[in-house]
Amino acid sequence: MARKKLADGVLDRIGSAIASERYPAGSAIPTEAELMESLGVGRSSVREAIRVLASLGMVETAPRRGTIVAPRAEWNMLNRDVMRWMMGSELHKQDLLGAINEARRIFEPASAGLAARKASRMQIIAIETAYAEMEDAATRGDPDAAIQADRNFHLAVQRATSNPILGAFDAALDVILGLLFSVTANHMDNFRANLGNHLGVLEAIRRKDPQAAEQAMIDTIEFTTRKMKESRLIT
Amino acid sequence: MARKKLADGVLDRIGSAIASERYPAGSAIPTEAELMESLGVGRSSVREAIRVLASLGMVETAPRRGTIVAPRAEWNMLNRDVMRWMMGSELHKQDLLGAINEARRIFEPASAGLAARKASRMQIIAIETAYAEMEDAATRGDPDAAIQADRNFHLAVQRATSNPILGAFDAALDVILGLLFSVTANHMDNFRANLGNHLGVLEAIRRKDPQAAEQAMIDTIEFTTRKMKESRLIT
DNA sequence: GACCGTTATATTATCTGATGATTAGGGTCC
DNA sequence: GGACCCTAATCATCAGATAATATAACGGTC
Repeated sequence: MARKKLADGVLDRIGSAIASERYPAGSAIPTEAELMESLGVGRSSVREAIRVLASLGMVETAPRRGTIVAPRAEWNMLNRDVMRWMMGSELHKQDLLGAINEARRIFEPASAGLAARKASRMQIIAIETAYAEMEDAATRGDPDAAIQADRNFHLAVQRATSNPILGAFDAALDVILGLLFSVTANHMDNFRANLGNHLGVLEAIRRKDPQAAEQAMIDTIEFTTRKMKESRLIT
Repeated sequence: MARKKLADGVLDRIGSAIASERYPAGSAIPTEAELMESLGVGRSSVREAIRVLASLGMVETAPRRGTIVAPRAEWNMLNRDVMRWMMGSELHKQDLLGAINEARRIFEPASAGLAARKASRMQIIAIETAYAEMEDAATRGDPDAAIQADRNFHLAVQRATSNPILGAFDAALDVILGLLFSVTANHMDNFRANLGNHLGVLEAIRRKDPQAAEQAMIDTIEFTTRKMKESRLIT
């Protein structure tokens, strides 16, 4: 499970150190030479990792000045790694989770509405398949399969909009679903209780009823949000 | 104006080549050695560029197999560079512009509503300032200042939600505003004609009226969309 | 002739050393 | 005291060598 490439490991170490504010915005992270030393890797690995951090908006580099941590507002927050680092840090975890929920509450109902209007035959089948997987996971009581199927369901709805911009929320979806199931105590019960809402989304899309699809998705997401509040994941 | 770092230039060349489907999804781009040769740079520059492309989801690398172009669905479409490359290629420009408009139509009215509910005194001032800049640019007839001020206005509204996730659309905003003004013929007229809608957003936020803010933002964006359709930027 | 393990090979991954470019900071001269 | 120059720290880039890995070619067994 450890990443194959060395530079990815370095990226992870530095990225999470920055996200946890061990190096606060405006300050410089250690020099290439120091990182090589402390991480026990060659210069190329360090440089490639820092280069990626720069492309994620987390640092800026310049000769003599060093590698400076950029203000949080410039970070590419929708990137999977960035999000994971922030979630791991506990520092702004609640805030970020709240923000994700707020954003989902905006985007996903609208996506469901669009899907009801525009989904192709194939795209509807993909949603049906994902829903069937959810039911299956619920029957078998398999939490991992449940997470995966839930994710696939929301992804399939989003794909049915044929809008690549809306696809940018994949990473956020993963985070939410992963956290909901990993922390909520009686997760399978919650999962089963939310099946009906998901089915509502599917059926509304199937009969091309945007309003109903939108409402069903609102119910789906608000259920999740409520459960997260109950388990104090968010306020 | 040219980028300072060599690797950024390399990144640009390869990135736009991929976006224009000179290397279609699933195929391999030239090897490191070939790219060094054809671009006249050292291996480290090529490797850093490819490393960034990988972090943007545009390619996957493996020894012996080479560097393979990933399917479009995995690209980080909200990244400024990725979006610029796609816009430059003309291949899917219309589709992407349409998708951006659709996405804006979803999230910006919602942002305006949230802003009306949550904006702080400072955040409202930022919106007011941006609006004043817009009026100023309209009076002076300065297109560049108009683009900048328009962008600042939408950015200020988005910031007033205090939701970092919604901030991920900065890049998309830039693209839309840049294109609208660079291509529309009588741009300053359009800009002036849309001032009233912007003012409506500002006033609704100032008096903390989410519904009105949402509606005013809908009007603002639909005006823009209409103008883009008239100039055949989108269908 | 089909299947399976072995070997060859192309390509990326990583390390190391050397040189260039940029800029912060201090020192000098008027 | 201010303009200018010099030095040094740090990233940027190149070059060469070796390791790791995955595909492809090969050959043997049944």
